[in-house]
Amino acid sequence: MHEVAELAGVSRMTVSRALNHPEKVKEKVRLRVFEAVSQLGYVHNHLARSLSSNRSNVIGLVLPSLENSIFSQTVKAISDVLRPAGFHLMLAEATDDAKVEEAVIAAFISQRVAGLVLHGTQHSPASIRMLKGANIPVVENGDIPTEPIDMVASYSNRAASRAMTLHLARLGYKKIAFASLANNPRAAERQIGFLEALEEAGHKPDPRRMVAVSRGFVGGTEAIAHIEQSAPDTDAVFCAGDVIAVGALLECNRRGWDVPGRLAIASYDDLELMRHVNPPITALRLPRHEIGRRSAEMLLARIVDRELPARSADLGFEILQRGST
Amino acid sequence: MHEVAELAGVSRMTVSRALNHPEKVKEKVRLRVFEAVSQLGYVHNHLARSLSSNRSNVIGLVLPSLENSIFSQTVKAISDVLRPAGFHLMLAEATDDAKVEEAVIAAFISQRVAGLVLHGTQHSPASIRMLKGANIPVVENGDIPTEPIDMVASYSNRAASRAMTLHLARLGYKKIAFASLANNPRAAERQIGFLEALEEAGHKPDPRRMVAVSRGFVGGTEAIAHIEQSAPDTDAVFCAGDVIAVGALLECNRRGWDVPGRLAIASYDDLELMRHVNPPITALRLPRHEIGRRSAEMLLARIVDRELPARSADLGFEILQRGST
DNA sequence: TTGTAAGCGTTATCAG
DNA sequence: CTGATAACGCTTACAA
Repeated sequence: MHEVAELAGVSRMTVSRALNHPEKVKEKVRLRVFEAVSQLGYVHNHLARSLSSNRSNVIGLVLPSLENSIFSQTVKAISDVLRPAGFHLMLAEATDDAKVEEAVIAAFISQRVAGLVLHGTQHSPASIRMLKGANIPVVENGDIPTEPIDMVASYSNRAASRAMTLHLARLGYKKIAFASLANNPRAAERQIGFLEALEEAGHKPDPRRMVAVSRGFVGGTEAIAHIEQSAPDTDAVFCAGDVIAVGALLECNRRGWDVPGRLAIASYDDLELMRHVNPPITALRLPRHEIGRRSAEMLLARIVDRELPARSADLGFEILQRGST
Repeated sequence: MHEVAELAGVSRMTVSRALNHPEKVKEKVRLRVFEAVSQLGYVHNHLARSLSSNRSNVIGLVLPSLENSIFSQTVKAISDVLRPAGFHLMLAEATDDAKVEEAVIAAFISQRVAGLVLHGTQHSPASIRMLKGANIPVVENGDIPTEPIDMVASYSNRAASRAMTLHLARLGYKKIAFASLANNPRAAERQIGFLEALEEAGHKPDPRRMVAVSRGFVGGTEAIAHIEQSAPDTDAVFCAGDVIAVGALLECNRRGWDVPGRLAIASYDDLELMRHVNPPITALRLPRHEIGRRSAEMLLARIVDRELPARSADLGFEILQRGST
């Protein structure tokens, strides 16, 4: 910056101003500065800027998993809101483990991120203490927590799961099974919603119809195998996560089970795939994109505009009834 | 840090040393410092550290698209190598547009990233100038460029495409079509490989059998429609990207076309899905995970160990012959 | 509108 | 092994 200032014949302060608040510098001077900048190939040091001004332009995002394509929509939406505002994204994986999340949050606070998006909604006391102590805006994403740390942009896993189960009940299915991923706080909420709906519909819950399966298509294969073995009279299965529903459908095709005649299948997320298999799979349209957009907007409102936006946004969901039920 | 130093009864310098090089501080003092740190809930400021030491612990990653699940494997692998080394990941999208990439690179250099991973291999002269000027290690990823900026960890799109096409020719297919995504430098390389292979196999290229399609499953539908209209005697189609092959297979199923009897289908990437549809789809196993791992390792070797690692790694690929061909 | 001085929180360097 | 001092490159606050 020193050299730029010399070449432009101004002080470093004027260079700084020309870069950050161009309107506060006379046009002639501004142009001279820009000229010098490009001539020297000068690159502004945002590190020094952040340190000095105590404002950073980096947002941290903590995801449960980097491999799950479900999150790519959210990441994309966050990035799309952040970029035009001049903000950048740091990404980390917490694997739904509170200890890992703690380390990641500490690292992000060390980097002085301007705000944080957490997909997880279960945090260790130490994480919460750090977050509150850091005094930065935080948005939680993966579910609607009972005690938000700060802001929330999500839908309710429980409500979504309950709604889909009731939908199946209303369609006349009497023996509904539930397949979900193990060791996942969101899956646990979905199970609660499922059980609530069963009760509401007057169905008796049956542990034989509850199964935890692996991630990926194979999870669907496992679900069907379990149903055949433990509860062959099941007439519908709600696959509450990932691509399990597709795996289940493909397995039914393989076995020659008619869908939905022999077994109806409903999915949680509405991945593009759900519309393309045969029959297309009934699914929940979740606001994955909207969650990202709103999260980023909420953070920017606090950081840039110093507003106090609504602390919580329940972005809802929608049931897409298709041929599989 | 000041307060920590006071509470521990040492200078700030000693606190700094206890944090960064614990072995250089007497155990007794070190423990006192750590005690003070946790008592005060002190969080080290990495910004100031980076500024002062002129070393950052952030790596920038530039992807062509954040929505494409293909990249999640690479991101995951990079993150897994970086985390234990104490490095963090910044993510940005360049949409295969050199101008956007330029802005993203400038932003990352502004943030003083310690190294950069670029999935794209076509860069504007300005980008290249910035990158060389910044004097940081760079790994290119998406293809094997003819003029690497610095290091490369990839496979060759052209070679992979050529190999798969030759594979189809060897299987006896005579009228092979090629479906790919438009406006994508990697797709262009794949097309070259395809044409090379045709020539090598003694087939005459036929423009009626070349089609650019949309992203997603619908691309496959488009490919089949194009084949039926323009070149119905086609006996195999190589779907060179995304999930096009699955879309094509589903469309064939819908039309009652036998696969591979009426039309053989080969895919580029081997997504999990390829193994689960019926028939399973012949595909290229690309080293998506390995690319991420090697990229991160190459960067760390340069940044942390100050080694000069091999400048280029061709990570190869593999043909997975399955029922669809 | 521009410049001066002080300081952001850390580490490199050198002395003790 | 520890401490004093001067940076790192920028911005805030104030003065001109």
